[in-house]
Amino acid sequence: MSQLFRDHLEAVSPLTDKEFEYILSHFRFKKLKKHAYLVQEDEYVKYEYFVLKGCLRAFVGDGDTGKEFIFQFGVEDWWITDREAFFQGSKASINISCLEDCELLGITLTDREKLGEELWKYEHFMQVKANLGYISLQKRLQMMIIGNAKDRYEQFIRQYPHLINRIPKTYIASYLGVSRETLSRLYKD
Amino acid sequence: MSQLFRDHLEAVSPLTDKEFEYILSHFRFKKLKKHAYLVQEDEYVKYEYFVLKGCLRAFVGDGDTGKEFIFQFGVEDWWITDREAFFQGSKASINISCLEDCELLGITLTDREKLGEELWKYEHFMQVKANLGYISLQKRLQMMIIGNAKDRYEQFIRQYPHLINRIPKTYIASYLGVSRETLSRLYKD
DNA sequence: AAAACAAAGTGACAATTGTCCTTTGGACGG
DNA sequence: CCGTCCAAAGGACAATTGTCACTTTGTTTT
Repeated sequence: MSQLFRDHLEAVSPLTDKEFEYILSHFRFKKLKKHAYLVQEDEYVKYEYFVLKGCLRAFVGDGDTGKEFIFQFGVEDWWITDREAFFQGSKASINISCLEDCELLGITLTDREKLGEELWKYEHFMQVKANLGYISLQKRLQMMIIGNAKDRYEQFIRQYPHLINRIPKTYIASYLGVSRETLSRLYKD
Repeated sequence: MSQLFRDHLEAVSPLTDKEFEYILSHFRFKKLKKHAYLVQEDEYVKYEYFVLKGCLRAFVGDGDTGKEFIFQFGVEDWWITDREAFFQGSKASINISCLEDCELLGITLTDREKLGEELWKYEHFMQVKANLGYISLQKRLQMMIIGNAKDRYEQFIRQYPHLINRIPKTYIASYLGVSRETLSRLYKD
């Protein structure tokens, strides 16, 4: 079950069995049902999570207009949390909820830092992952600004073909920053 | 002159004189005149740069429409490069050019990795910086999607008051993802 | 199987922003 | 000191997308 996690870590640097067991011992397993919240606005964020199974959405709700914007989906093999709140020990400004039943591995900031100090490979892993994350966010930003609604949707299909029929269109629209109606009109032809 | 750089590194972890000298010895000093290119599309990106002095813009030009979008400005105390090309050893997909005469410190990927292996503090520094970068990109993305042109401009003023009169409005418009004309209309009242 | 609910498609209209074009004013070089 | 260049402002109109209201389809519950 944690093989997925091990493969994920080893994509950056190979680990001995002992190292992997040691890393894993700092994580806590968590199960959540569909519609449950993993992170709620205004509450502290104690963990950063690796998704073993299921699908989640991280979103902000704009209080004034009632609009919602989805930052990120999390499916198997992805990390998810409110990074800002997690690192700064502040209250969450976003929500994360489950679109399906989920299984996660969570680590606290203290353990994360401890692991990084004890095991160079883990510090390195976090460095590499953060940089890859930055690169993909930058690509997304570029698409949001340069592309129109159609370009964005087409790119989404290309990038995440397996999510199209797994995630309700309403949420995909929100992720792409367009209204549900506009998205709906894009693929009628 | 390199005090700025030392302070920047020490904001994450304090360094001994020896450590700092060692880190600095891996960087190459570079001077560029206004309008010069630091990175050009389709060329390899050998360095990641820390800005000691001056101001740069990182942008993509959309070949078809002739539109330009500015990802990032770089001023004193900021890092700048085409991250994707730098890490993957691939050709740049963006351009970086100088809006003013500039002074930079550059490091190659090989030296960056070497430093990270030899000095845990440097690996840690990179990890922390990458995560902070991710957080600020995410905030920018949120603003781009939820906010209208006016919100975005007002947030820019709040966040970078010192850049408003340093950078031509055309470029600020491009950074905010609006046309120069629209931006122009926002602050007539 | 029927009722209740959530998701998706559609039409009409409004609002925001982009595009094109002209004008003004300041900076810089010969 | 004049001419050239470029940044910026603004008007007119078009295009894209959002909003609201309603219909249709599909899914879950009892």
